[in-house]
Amino acid sequence: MEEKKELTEDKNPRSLNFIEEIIEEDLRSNVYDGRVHTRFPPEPNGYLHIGHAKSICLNFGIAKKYNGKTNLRFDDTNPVKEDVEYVDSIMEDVKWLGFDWEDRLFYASDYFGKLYEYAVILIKKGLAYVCDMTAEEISDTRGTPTRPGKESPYRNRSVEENLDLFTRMRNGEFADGSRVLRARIDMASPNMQMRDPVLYRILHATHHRTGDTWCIYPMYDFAHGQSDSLERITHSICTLEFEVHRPLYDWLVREIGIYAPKQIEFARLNLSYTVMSKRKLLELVGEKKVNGWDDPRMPTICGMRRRGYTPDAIRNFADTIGVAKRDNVIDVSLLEFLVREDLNKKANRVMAVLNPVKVILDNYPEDLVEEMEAVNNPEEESAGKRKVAFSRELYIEREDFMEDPPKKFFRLSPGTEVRLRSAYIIRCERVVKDTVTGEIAEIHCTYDPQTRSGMPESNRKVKGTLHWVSGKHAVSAEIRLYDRLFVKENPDDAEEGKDYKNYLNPDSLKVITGFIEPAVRSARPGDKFQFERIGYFCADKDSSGDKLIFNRTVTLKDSWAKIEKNQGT
RNA sequence: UGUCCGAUGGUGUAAUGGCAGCACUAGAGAUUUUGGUUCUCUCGGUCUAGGUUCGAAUCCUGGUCGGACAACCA
Repeated sequence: MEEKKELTEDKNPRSLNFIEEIIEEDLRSNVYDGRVHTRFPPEPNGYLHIGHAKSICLNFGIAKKYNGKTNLRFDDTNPVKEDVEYVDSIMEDVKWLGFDWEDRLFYASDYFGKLYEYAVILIKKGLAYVCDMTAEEISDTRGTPTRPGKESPYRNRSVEENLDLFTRMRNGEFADGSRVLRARIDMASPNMQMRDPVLYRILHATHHRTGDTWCIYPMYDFAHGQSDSLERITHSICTLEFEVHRPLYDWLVREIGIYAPKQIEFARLNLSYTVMSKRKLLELVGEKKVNGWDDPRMPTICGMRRRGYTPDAIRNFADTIGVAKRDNVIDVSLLEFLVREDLNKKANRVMAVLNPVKVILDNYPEDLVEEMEAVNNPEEESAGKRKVAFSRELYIEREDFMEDPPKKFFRLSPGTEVRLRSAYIIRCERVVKDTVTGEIAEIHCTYDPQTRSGMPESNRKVKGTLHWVSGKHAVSAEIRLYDRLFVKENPDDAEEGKDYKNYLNPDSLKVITGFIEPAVRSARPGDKFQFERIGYFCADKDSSGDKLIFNRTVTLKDSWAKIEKNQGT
C-alpha cells in the first residue's frame, strides 16, 4: 500500500499547468535571461471580483514560484471611465489577498509620453496614418469576419502630412471623434484585429492622473504591450478574449523595435449561481438588487471580505481550480468547502440561538447561575476555553424540538433526553402552548445534576447535543442570513425573453434577531465565529457594541437536513 | 462563409505514446459532548469516425460541438 502510494507520487511529483510549462521551457532556453516578471494590470473602472482574484493569484503566484517579480499596473488609458476611487479599492483588495507589489506600482498613463514617441516611430516607418473617417465609417469599412474590409481613403497620406496631423491632434486642434491614428496593416486580414486598428483617439477629457495634459489617448492595444515592454515583463498573462489580439501585440513591439514580452492567454473564471461581468454587477448595484459593491452576496473581493471569506480560502480556491484554456464554470460549493475548511481551523465556537423557544428547567434552583466551561475550538487547543453562564430559563432552537418526531430525530421531544452542550443532560417533561396560536410557548424539562459536563455521569450516551443560551445572559444581535444571489446555476444563459435578473434568489437575504452568548459582545468588525451547529458568521463592518450585526458566511454541512428532506417532511 | 482557441466522471483539473488519478459534489459506513470535524468505502469520465503504433486521452486526418474576434472599451 505504502509503496504504491510513493510510486505514484514519484511518477508525478508535481504537475505543471500549461503556463508553468511555457515558463520552464523559457527558463531552460534562457530567452528572458532566466527572469520571470509578471504583472497584474486592472483598469481602474470598477471593483475587483473573484475572477480578478484568480488572475492576481496566478500572476503573483507564478512569480513567487520562479523567484520573479510582479508589478501592479493600472491600465488607465480611458479617462472617461476611470476614477481614483477604483484605484484605491483595487490596491486594498490586492493587499488583503496577501500580495505585495513592493515598489512596483505603475500606471499606463505614466507612459503617455513614451507611447506618443512610439506612434511617431510607426508614422515615420509608414506603418501608421491619421484617418479622418467617422467612427461609423470606420466600422462600415472594416468588413466582417468572413468579408475583407475596404481601405481608408486617408491610408496613403504622406509621412509628413501624418506627422503634421498627429502633432495637431495632440495639440488639441481637432474635435473629439474627428480623427484617429490607425496602424497600417492589412484591411483584408482574416484577423479583424489586424484591419488597420485604431491606435489613438481624440478625447478632450480630464484624466484622473494626467489632468488635461493630453487630449489624445492610446487604445488598449497600443498601450498594453508597450507598457509590458517598458516594464520588462517576461510573461504577459491575460484572459482568452485577447487571444486574437496577440498578433497585433507582437506586430507593435516588433515594428516599434522594442523588447518583446510573451502574451499567454488562459480561460477566465466563471462561478455557478452568480454573474461575473462588470456590466451586470454594476447593474445589480445601480438597480439596488444588492446593497452596494461590498454586499456580501456579490462575487466582488470586498463583498466576500464582508461576508467573512478569508484570503487563505480564496487563495486555496485559486490553486485548486487550476488554470487552462477551456471554458469552465466552477461549482460554488468548492469555494464554500474551502471557506469552511479554513474557518473550521480558525473560528472560535460560540452558541447562538436564531429561532428561539423557551426551555424551563423545573428542578433547577430559581436564582442559581453556574459558569460552564466551554472549548473555544476543538480543532485548535491553543484557542483555549471560556465560561458560559447557565440558568433555569434557556433558549434553544425551535427546530430542535418536535412533539411528534419522525425516525432518526435525535433532538428533544416529550420524554426524551438530550445533552445541552458543555452543560447538563435534560429530559422533556411537558410543553405549554400559546392558547391563541397553538404554538409551543414553553418546554418544561428536568435536568440531571450528575451529568454536568466533565462529571463522570456526563459520559452517559444520549443521542443528541443541542446548543443553548441562558435567557437572562444572552445578548441579542441582528443576524443577516445570506444565501446564493441566484437560483439558476448559470444565470447568464437565460431562457428566451428573460435575462439574468429573472433568476435572482428572492431569499438571498433574511434579517432576523438572534440570541447569542455574551462572549461576542466584544466582537469587532471582521471577527469570525462558528455558531455551533449552525454556520460561520462574521461581525459586519457596521457592527458595534451597541448594535451587534453578524453576517452568515456559510452554513455548516447539515446531514440532518438531507435526511429530513428525504423523509419528505 | 473567415481566422484563432478549445473538447477527460455532475463540476474542475492531472496523466507530456505505457495501469485514466486527485479535489469538490452525490451516496454508504465508522468515530464524535457540534447530525460539525476526522476516517473508510462507493457511484461516475477520455466528443465522434478513421489512421499511425506492440501500445493512443495523448500523434495524424475528417467530422461534430462549444468559445473568442466586426467600440474611437479594456
